Amino acid sequence: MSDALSREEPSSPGIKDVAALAGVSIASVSNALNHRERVAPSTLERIDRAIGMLGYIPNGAARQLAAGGTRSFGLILSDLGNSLFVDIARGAERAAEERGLSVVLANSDGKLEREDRYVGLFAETRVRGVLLTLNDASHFRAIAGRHAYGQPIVMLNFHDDTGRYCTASIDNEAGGYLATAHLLETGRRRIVFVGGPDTLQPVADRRLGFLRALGEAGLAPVDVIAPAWVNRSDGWQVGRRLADPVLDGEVDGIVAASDLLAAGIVQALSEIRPISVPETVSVIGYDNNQAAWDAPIPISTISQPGEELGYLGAGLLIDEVEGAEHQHRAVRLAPTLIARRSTER
Amino acid sequence: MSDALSREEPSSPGIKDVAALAGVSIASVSNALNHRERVAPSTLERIDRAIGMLGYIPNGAARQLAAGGTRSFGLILSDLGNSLFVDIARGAERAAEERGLSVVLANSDGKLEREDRYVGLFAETRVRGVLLTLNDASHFRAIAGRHAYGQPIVMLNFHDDTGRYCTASIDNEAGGYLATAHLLETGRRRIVFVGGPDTLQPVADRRLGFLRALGEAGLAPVDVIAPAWVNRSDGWQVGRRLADPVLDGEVDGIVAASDLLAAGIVQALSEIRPISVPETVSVIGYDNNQAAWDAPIPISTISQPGEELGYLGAGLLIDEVEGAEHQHRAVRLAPTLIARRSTER
DNA sequence: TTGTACGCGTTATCAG
DNA sequence: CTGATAACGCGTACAA
Repeated sequence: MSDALSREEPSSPGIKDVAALAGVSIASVSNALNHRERVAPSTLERIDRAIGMLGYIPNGAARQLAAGGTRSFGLILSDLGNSLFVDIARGAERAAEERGLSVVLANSDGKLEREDRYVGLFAETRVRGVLLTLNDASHFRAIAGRHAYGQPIVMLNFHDDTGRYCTASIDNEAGGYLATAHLLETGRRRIVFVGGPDTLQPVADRRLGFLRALGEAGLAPVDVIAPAWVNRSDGWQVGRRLADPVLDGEVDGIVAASDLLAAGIVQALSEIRPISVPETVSVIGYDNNQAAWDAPIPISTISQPGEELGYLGAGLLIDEVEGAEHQHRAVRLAPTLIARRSTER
Repeated sequence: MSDALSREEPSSPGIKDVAALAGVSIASVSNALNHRERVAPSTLERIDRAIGMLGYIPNGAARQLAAGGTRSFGLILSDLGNSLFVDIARGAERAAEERGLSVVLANSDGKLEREDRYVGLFAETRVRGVLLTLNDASHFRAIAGRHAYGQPIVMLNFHDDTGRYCTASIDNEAGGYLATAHLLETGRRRIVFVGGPDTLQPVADRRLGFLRALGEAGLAPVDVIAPAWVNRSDGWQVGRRLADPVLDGEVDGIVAASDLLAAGIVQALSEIRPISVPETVSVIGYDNNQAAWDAPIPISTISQPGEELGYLGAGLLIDEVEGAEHQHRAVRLAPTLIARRSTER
């Protein structure tokens, strides 16, 4: 075989291949791609045909390098299994689409190492900015310390008003207050709080709201329990532990920091002893997960405006990227109460 | 201020800025970045310091352009709310990490337009390949028709053995069979199938398995119901409709194509009439979602090895990208039965 | 070990 | 409307 004929094109065709096949200059091909109006219809047609024949796909890297920027931003989620984050993604995507941007997702699984890694990866990608969902104060400090200024980041689901970053979060203190106030309104007085490790900022804040509501009512918490985590199994263990106090009348209301926790508690309570929710004890969760409405006894909960959070966070980020004079803001969204069976009286 | 001193660097610093500050050539900086062993320790230190001072971040696009390739692949998920897909992502990420690759995620929401768009986006990004989760046969045809060869794609959660693509899926026919056989083993004989639109390949396959199991037992299905979709509310409506036949003894077993469907059915059945599951009727779902184990009456179900699917699919993709001689394969994974309360006897 | 120069695939500018 | 050409920021032979 002759050299010219045998030389296959193993790598994808480039713009010059298209230009050659169409018998035009590469500039015209580029124009046909990005400014169709600048090129004559007949030429356009030849170019389009050539593109089709070759299966030409523009090289994004080269394009980005020449154009000098991306039209997308990154979103790092901490828990794909939690519907809150899925809602956040939905909201962010909506905000992006409205401005002709795209969102690139990454899953940190709540691990600092991965949060870090993806922030770096996105920085190299030169995305316009990154949206980082965070729920651990120590992670925030680590990221903030390591993070070079210049790359806009807005923290989601985390509140910080020291002005170093924009943050958008849902007011967990208010949520904790809301939940507790609901129990108080339905006549409960001997209330305990159940919620995971304090390094989880959302949980710590919910507890604060819990304490404030009790304080305003002139009451003291019966107990504050901090299980290892906020899952169903943790709730189940706490439920076992609470069975006696409930039967003895020492506890008549439980504020849980998550629906899974609440579901576990309710399950344990009704399995182990003939304790009936809500007759003998009210239980309220947090998140408005499927776990809450799907439970045998539908569980009252606090609903978080996740999609709005994502939408708003993306807006903040875009403002930071585009606005010349940008002031970091810490936005807080208000959660709402959803009363269900588990707190009826 | 002198010109040299006053000139701020509004855009991010480049490799040459680092070189200048460190007093070395750009080649050394590049080496310090990519081949640390090729550069003298003392120089290395100066360079590292300069990088730190400037907050230098390599430009991924330029890097990729020069190096001629990415070290990542794309994964397009069709439903972030479904734990199966989250598991798939986890598996794919594990496979990627083992090979030093990263995974970029995108969310198609099951919409053809978005599946299409992200396939294109990933192609421009020059990812090594893309993993596409699909559950609609018509989407498969559309994508396959439009898709230019060259860009490796493996379809996940979809089976096609025409050899055009690698596909990795979970054997839904076997799952349907498994579920039905379980009901038969527990003595049920008058069984109906409930499952969404037939364009959903997984659902259609589960029904096939259902029919095969019945056929082998010499039985005919009492009914095959196809609600509009596979959600809880669809199940609830079907449940209302099935209440009479169940009470009349015409139906003693229900195979549902999803856990949500099953949960809705059970809920409707127990709300409307004093029908007890599993005493009067057995119900089995599919997916092993939270909806199944979290239900008032824990629902038996078919569990799908999602993480394994993602891991395996990524392996297939990598094999296709790297292997010189690659044969497209259609791999099928086996689901397993999880018996719970709703089918006890 | 370090510096120089070229190439990667596109876009944008500016003459024709 | 079209064509040549200079960036874009970095990797890497190759020479020093």
